Amino acid sequence: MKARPHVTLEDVARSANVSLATASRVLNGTASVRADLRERVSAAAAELAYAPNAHAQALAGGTHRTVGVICHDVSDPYFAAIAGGVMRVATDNGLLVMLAGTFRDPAREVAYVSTLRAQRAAAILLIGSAFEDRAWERAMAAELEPYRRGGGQVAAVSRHRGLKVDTVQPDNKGGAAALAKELVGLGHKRFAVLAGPRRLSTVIDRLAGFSGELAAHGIELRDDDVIEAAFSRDGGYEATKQLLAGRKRKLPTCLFAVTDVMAIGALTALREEGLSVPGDISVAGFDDIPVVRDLAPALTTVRLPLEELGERAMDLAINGASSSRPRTIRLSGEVVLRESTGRPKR
Amino acid sequence: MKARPHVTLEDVARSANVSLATASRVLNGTASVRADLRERVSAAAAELAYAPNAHAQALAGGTHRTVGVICHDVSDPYFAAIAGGVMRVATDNGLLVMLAGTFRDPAREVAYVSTLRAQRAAAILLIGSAFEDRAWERAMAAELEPYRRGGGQVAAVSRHRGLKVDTVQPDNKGGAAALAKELVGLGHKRFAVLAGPRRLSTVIDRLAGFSGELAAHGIELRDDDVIEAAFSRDGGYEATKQLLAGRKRKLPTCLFAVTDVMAIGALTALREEGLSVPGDISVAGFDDIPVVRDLAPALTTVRLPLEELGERAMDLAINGASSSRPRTIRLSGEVVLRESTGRPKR
DNA sequence: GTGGATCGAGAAAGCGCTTTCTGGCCCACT
DNA sequence: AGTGGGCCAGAAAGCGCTTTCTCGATCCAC
Repeated sequence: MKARPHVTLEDVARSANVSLATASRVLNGTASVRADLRERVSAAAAELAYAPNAHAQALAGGTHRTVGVICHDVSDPYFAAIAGGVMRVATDNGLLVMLAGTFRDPAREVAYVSTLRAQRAAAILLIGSAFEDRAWERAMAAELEPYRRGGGQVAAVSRHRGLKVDTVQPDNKGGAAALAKELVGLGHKRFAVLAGPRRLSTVIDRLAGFSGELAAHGIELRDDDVIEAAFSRDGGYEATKQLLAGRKRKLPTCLFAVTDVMAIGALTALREEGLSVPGDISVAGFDDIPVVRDLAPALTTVRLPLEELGERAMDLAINGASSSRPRTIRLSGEVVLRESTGRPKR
Repeated sequence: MKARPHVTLEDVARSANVSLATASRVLNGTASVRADLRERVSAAAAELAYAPNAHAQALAGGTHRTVGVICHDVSDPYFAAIAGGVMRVATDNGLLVMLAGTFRDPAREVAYVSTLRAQRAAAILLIGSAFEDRAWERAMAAELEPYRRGGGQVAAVSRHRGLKVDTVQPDNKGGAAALAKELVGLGHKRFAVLAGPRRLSTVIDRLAGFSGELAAHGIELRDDDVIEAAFSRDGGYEATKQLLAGRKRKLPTCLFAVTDVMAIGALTALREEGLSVPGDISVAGFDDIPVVRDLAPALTTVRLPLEELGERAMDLAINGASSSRPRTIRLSGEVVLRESTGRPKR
């Protein structure tokens, strides 16, 4: 099939026997046009299956109806839920969403911002915790700053410390602390933590909140109680296997995975090793992604209003930066005790 | 912050004291340019943090590096997995992905295609089964046909019968049949099916495959053995509750949910009602979304190569339509027997 | 030393649209 | 009847870029 040139507004105008300007006015309802002309133009447009060239529209100073969303991994339920919220708000506002997955590659993240900038996206949303990395921060800021100077909106979910952008911030530290408190309240004294990469601010915060609260109760979380693993189901699985292999003896009574996704892997590893949850060991996660309530045992976790995180971020971006000071919306989590945690038997 | 006009190529050219043409050539590496000029241009571009206007580039006949992906719901693990595959291939080819969620609204689906057409997207991918609906088909075709005539690529995952587009088709019917066979082999004779909306071709196919195989074994699936519910976790949950309420007496020995997501809801409902799986009743799903192997009991299902579905679809779109006849790639599923199914005890 | 070939930089023509700006027409008012 | 003011259609000027096309400069061969 030969690629025939697109139908242009000029084609429509000619076919309707009016000027370009008139055709444009009719199609956009910009100004009043005599009824019969309007009729002719509409008919011609329909007849030719005319679709305006969005690039040309954008160029001509028209609207920029697309927003970019950058997250680490689309197929991670955590991001998927947030993206769902973003999309709802975007759709309600007639915006198109470009979703990009960086697969946790900082360079790719920066590259995407660059592309979005080229697209003159109305807004850029950064979802997921930042890399605590000076070089990354600089590169990112170098892209973002001119973008914003050119009128672009930027908003983030989760702390992007170096970047001074509007942010929706789940209370990772507080949530983790509250969880720790509950767990201690159940009687647990020996903990292990499945952590993600320490470069991620989310990990740092949750870890800090958890160990801080533990410390407040006189429980020390030692370095080798914290296992660093990939931020994924498999990461949780492997780390748990490793934990069990390491010390069959003095197992902790409670395992905290900084992420539900990791907790899911942990649960499976535990089951494979013949340990019952919460009988032999309690397990808790963080995020409350949709599926964890359907696990058996249902997972204790900290509920984050995931969709809302996305919605609010999109809101921030739409209601552009009023002041020069970046705004921050804090959303707190809520501990949800389910069946995966209980009183320690040991 | 006042929106200052963007830095344009002209700014760069002026700052480097060369012509627009030269600046363009340097930045694109289109033609050879004297070393010192090239140097000056690069420096100026960096200095000004120049980002080319992608719209202008596209307009000027440059490349269209964005592809549109339309699915029902981003936060559904099934789509998320497929989207993951799409993104990988897209990224490898330097393409930007615009992901749109229609929330199962046919009108919105058509609207998105229209927008994508306006964006002159290089390709449009339709993920998820079509609505078996003449009106929808016509509206969709009316958008797609001119798009393709203008050189756009279209590919679909799952059957879009009315649309004659390149398709990656999971073998829903065969997979369901194979599953039925295994289930019958285990000794089951009384089945119930949790189906999604019958307007969706996927539902129809899976149902047909399942009941067909059952029939081949002399087992009849009656109309009231099939419960139609929403295509979601909650749909599966509600339908199961309803099933249990309806006939505490003559429960089926095996429950087949046409979707893993629905099966997850079913599992929870069953657990809440105090029924053990597979002790009291066996449960099987379809898709093998990542999480189901981590359930307890792990879910028996039909494994679809989800990521590959996305990858192949993207491949089809990239390697444009060679012939006029739409191509179809069939990918078969594979029954994965896990702990959620066993021999019937009744 | 000169003609022809070669190379590379600049001028300019669009790409398809929106949006002034212009100017014709008709109506209302003095 | 004459004139000012509305209205509305058409002409034209960009939006920022790519890409001929043009042409001056350089270089080599004869």
